[in-house]
Amino acid sequence: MPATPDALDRRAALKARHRQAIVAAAAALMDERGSARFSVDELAARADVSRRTVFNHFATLDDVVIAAASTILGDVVDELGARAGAAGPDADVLDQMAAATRAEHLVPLMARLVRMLGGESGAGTTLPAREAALVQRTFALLDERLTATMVGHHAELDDLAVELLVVAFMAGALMLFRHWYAATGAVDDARSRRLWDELQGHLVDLLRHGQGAPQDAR
Amino acid sequence: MPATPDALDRRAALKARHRQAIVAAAAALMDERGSARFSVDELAARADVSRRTVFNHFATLDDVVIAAASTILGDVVDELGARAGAAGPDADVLDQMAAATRAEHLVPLMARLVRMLGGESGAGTTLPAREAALVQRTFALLDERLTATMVGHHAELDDLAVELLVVAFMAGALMLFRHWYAATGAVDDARSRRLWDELQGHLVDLLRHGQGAPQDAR
DNA sequence: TGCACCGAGTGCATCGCTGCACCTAGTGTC
DNA sequence: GACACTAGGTGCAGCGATGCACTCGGTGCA
Repeated sequence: MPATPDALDRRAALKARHRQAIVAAAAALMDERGSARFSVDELAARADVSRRTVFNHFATLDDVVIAAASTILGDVVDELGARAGAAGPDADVLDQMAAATRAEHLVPLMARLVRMLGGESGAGTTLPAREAALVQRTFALLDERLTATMVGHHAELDDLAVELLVVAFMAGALMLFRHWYAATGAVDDARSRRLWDELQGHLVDLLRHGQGAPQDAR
Repeated sequence: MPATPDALDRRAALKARHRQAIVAAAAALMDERGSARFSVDELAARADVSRRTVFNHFATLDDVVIAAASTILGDVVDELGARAGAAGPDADVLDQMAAATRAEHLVPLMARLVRMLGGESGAGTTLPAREAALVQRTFALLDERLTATMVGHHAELDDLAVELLVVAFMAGALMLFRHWYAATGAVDDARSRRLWDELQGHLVDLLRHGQGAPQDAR
């Protein structure tokens, strides 16, 4: 949610302010509770709006939670994207994305997301259905955001092939997240990092072939 | 303007908050300018509301100025009233009112009112018509407030004669203010204080007769 | 004196928020 | 299994604020 621009009239500014307050209140409650378990009434009271107003801005309470989680982790995602772009537009796109999504960068992010939404994580722990769905949806949103950032880095190339590559990579990353999450419970340790790098290596290899390099001997 | 009670619903609270903000903004501008000369646009900007909203709460800009001046001086007036009531309900009502409105108490108040609304005061200075009218209307409002306070002190007596006495006294004080103001320009000095006490003495004498005491020889 | 400009004040439509009654699904208890 | 309760979510009417076009009176200037 961008800061309110001066150009907004007072009505639009009020609307933006209230939406911002709702998201911030959700983030605060999630931080305090270590989970996404709070009521609409608690959220409205914390945001200092009526409960009806919450639903004027968001379709469901889960939508608020996802917006809050995205806001909290959005900066981290943007940082990843910025780092990936630092090599300049001439760098190999696939190498950039591979570097940006290595375990050392992405595993802490994914672990934090799961902790934020569902409390403690662990290989043996399975989140309740609602929390698991929240994690998936939020990761998908962050993935989309990173995709947009990566595509933006190469916009000057105006190359459809590059955009397709980025979108395909991020879609693959999203699918791998589900797999990795099921296998590790989103705990952040050496084993889970090794698994992520292995999975991500598969993705990179697959897309490398599609980028014009000669097909490796199996 | 009382603080917003918790019992108000959110709409009523918003309304009260905006009205309060408008009055506070006017008071701030009057304090900075040393006069009541600012525009509706300036007031609205300072109060952080739209200019239409100012007119939703007040009929005219002058009404806002009067509300602000009343708020600023209202505490002083309440203090006068409280002091008058400190002698207890058995004290002579007329003596109380006379004590409360002696020059040492009232002349600083009246001088401050004129300064606030019209800038510097002096015997030779005449305020522009608008500012003069503002002073009259604000004094009338404060006079009414002091009247209510004085009547309240003797409410336990439930005596119509007491209430009539208070109302008559305050109406007399209002009329005397006009006279005193015209003669002194609301400057606060020994001469203006002497004149006020003289005028007030006449009022006290007049009402003393009406209180059952034998008529003094002229 | 006529004209242009400015600012107070107004009417009206629209927006965003709010209050409230209601529905529905899930949960717990007997 | 029936019932009561709770919380998420909804529709609708009303309130307060706002945007905007407008009128009118006051002021300054030629």
